[in-house]
Amino acid sequence: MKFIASHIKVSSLNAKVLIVFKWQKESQEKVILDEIKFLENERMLVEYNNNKKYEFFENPLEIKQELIKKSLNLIENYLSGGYINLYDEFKKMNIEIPLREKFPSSFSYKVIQSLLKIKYGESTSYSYLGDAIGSRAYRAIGNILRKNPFPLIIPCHRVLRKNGQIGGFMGSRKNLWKIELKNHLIQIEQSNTKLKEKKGER
DNA sequence: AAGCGCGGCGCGA
DNA sequence: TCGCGCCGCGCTT
Repeated sequence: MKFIASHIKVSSLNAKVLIVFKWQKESQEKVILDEIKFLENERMLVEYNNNKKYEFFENPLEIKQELIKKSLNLIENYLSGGYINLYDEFKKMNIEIPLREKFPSSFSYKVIQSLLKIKYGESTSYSYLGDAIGSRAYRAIGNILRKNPFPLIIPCHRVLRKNGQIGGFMGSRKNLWKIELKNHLIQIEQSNTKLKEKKGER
């Protein structure tokens, strides 16, 4: 198994994004997304990568390099305000998002399946997701989402608390920059959605 | 057994 | 109207 990682800077947020792909050595086409990870700064990125021992673009085949570039661009565009449905785009590019592997229990799988139905610009709540799968284990749902290895792609940021509070993001309720990031994503999507509606009215 | 990105309730500022 | 503590909830570690 080979890992390829790259990172982009989110200028408006002063954060780093680490994106990790992998593939079978002999496999020609199939590229698997392994994780997307937001780091607060350069130091955190280096530290994280040292632990994981990812290889940065070591001899990528041509086609995969293209794929990687393209997906980095997509994420960059999305983060800087593009109206982009990342899940669909990744699917189109034939990048596998290994949901079963990352969410092995039937509960966790159901949770993210119903979360994936929440579209760009929409929001939901932990309790709504629970209702959708017939569970009142609202805390358990947060428990699943906090370990989401694919933020942005699996849209955790669209899940708010039922009372309107923003709730947690990327594993934390208290970490300010994570909460700000969640807020930022919500703002981007909302303003884009409004823009789209305006255009549609004409 | 402990710990949760929650929700609902009740309380006291 | 908050913020907090408490309990119930059910899943993960």
